[in-house]
Amino acid sequence: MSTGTSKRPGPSRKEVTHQRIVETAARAIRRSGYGGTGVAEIMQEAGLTHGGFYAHFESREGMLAEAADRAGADGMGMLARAAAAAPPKKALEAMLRAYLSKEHVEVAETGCAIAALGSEMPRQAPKVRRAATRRAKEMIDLVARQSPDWGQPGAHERALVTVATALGALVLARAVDDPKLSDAVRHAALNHLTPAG
Amino acid sequence: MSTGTSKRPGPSRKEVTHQRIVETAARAIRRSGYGGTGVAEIMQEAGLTHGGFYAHFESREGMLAEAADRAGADGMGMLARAAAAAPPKKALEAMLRAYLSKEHVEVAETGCAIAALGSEMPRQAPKVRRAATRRAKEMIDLVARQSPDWGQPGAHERALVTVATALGALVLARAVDDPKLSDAVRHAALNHLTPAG
DNA sequence: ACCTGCGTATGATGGTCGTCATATGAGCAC
DNA sequence: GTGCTCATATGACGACCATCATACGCAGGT
Repeated sequence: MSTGTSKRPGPSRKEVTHQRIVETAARAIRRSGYGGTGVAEIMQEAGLTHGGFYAHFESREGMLAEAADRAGADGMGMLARAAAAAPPKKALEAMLRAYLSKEHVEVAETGCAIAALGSEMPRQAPKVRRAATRRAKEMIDLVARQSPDWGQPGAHERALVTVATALGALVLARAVDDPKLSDAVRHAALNHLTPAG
Repeated sequence: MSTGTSKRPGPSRKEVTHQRIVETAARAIRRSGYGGTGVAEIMQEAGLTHGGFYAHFESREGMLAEAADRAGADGMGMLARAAAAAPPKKALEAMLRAYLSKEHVEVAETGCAIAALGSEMPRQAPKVRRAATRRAKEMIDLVARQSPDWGQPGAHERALVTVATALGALVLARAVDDPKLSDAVRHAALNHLTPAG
């Protein structure tokens, strides 16, 4: 019963484990950074031992690339969910409120990959940067599509600015060691980016 | 003749070396990140060997805190210099043009510490975060003072948004592996933040 | 010229990390 | 049930790192 019985091969055991490792790694890199995430730590967190790692990935870098892609998809999913749960007119505002929520500032593990890893990106392997760039473009397009002036000239530019402002506010709010300043940054960006709500 | 002769004790040899190490480290962390910067690498880059390190710092973390403070001061200095070189009316614009210049995107080593280290900040030791937070506040205040609406209500909030937007644009422009997108982010933020230059 | 202190170099230690060779053990075909 | 296959575990190797004990050598005073 468990896996498909008759025809469909279904995901092999190895593929299931592989995805579990990638998912674990996608959270680990957002928590500890690329450089701060070790092979053994990920494997243990996925309920395995470090030895079998190279049966799943050609190298640590290869795993980081898959993890970065997965982390980017996670962040996108969070925004898309927030947008889908709001009336179309309020989709952009809902995304921004989710992105700049106190919760997102406090727990990076399941949030935006660019905010959690942005300043480490320039040093990463080409594979890693390529995956992250693709996800960043998806995120910008998502914001552009939900903007009220979609299709009008300059709309894409405005989406870039919106993303930059939200990203910068999140990075700054997380970086700073002063809860008052952190909240001030969050609220200032939110008030600026949402019309009057 | 070389060092002060008569009264003034002048900086001792150790203090000179100490400052050289800190300056080297301030550039190293912006190039390689907190985690990617080793004790031996810094000492060698400063023309020394790794052994004498603990005659200057109580620990690697202590050095990182001093380096973070110095890196923050560097970024501030760059903005202050840009502002001072422009007529008062154009000071804010000059700072933003320097901050969002192609050069600043390409070489992080001597630029803004929060952009270079932002996503690694939440994991750093309290000393390090405290130094970075203090410098961040200085930077925000610098922007606020050069804004045209200084003193009016909401000016500080607007400065927060300006800083967040510039910071986010810089982080995003650096993170992305596509020069076209990098330039687009830079220019979009610049056009948005400068009235009509 | 010799002695004295302090700043720096040499070298070692314990720990962690990425990587890989090989052993173990579970699931399936017959 | 017996044997085969593949996923995972065990264990080891070399490299690198932070930290520290100790040896060296260059300054200035006499």
